[in-house]
Amino acid sequence: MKSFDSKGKGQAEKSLGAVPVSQTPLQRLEEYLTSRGLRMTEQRRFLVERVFSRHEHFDVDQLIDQLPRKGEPHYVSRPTVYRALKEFVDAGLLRRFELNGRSVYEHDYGYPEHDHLYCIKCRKLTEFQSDALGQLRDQIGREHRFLVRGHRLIIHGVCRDCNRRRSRRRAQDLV
Amino acid sequence: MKSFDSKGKGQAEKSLGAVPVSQTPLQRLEEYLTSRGLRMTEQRRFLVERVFSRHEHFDVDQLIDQLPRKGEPHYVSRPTVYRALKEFVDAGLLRRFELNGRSVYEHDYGYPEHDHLYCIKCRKLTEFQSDALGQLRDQIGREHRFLVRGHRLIIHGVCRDCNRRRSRRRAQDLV
DNA sequence: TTGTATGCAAATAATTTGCACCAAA
DNA sequence: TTTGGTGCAAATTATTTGCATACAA
Repeated sequence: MKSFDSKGKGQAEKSLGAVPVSQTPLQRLEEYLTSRGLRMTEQRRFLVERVFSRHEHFDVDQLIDQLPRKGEPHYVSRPTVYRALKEFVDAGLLRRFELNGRSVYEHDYGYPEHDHLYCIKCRKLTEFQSDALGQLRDQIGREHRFLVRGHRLIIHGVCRDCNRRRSRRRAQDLV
Repeated sequence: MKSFDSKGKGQAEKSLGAVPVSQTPLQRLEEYLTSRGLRMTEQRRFLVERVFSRHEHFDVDQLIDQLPRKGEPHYVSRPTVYRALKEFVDAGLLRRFELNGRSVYEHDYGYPEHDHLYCIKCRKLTEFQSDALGQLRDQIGREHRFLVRGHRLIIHGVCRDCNRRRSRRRAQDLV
């Protein structure tokens, strides 16, 4: 259906700098595969490269739209894309989360922990980083004797742009 | 498939007291329906009552499992259940979120805002409440000129019980 | 050579929709 | 009486799986 709706705009309003890492995503994948007796195939290589060529959130359909079609040179079938994404998540390359009932992926490897603002008007996802949040999270974990492995926070509301547009429209209505 | 896996255990480890409200969920639904020219039907009445008879997170399958089967007195069809849940969310009675790719519902009306700890071992959801979190959230919103409407935080990790079980097992392994 | 990976087609799973009939207001 | 609601069956959407073949190690 394609309802994720990236609207073509860059998803990350403010780019959080990439964290320096010793291996490229491809190398990391190779290590992961080797350690499990799995194989580095042309498809997996091609997909990691594509997935990490742009820093953006994406869902399966958005990714496949950017890939070669059936018949073209580097075509990768839909099931293989699903299988690969699952592996990339296992390998620590990607993170997955659900938004409006569909799976969305984002870079994990080489990228700092962060959370999201989700605009209910334009559906844009904006990243933000908050150390205080991490501390609060750990604190909450301790209080509950809960071994924290990670978290996922999405703040939803109306983004700056939509707000501005909205106010302007309201002002106009009064004219 | 039924993979939400409530394991029958009470989902809310610590019950957060209900917030006093002037109307019952049923009354609130009636108001909502009336204001939109919609109708209070036997099915909707029956469903609100059932949904609010226990304070627990649930998914559609879990709910339907508790409802009368086809042929029995108050049978409600699956599509109607889906339609009703959507309305209940619109009416502010329920909140919906996604966990492991399936929709989970919880009481909203008459219940304080809270977040969840999700155990990756036993899949138990535990509620917690943190004022500091709400403040931090609002602060982050202000910094981004983002009009906050709400948020959803899930901290995942290993819960106290699983931790204990795990340590015990490890200790035993050493014997 | 020995499995693992892929593509295809088909199967699942969750949810939605079209439609004829039913029933609140 | 009018228009919204329901159940049924079928359609959609997202994702997964069985299997024969292809290919990395």
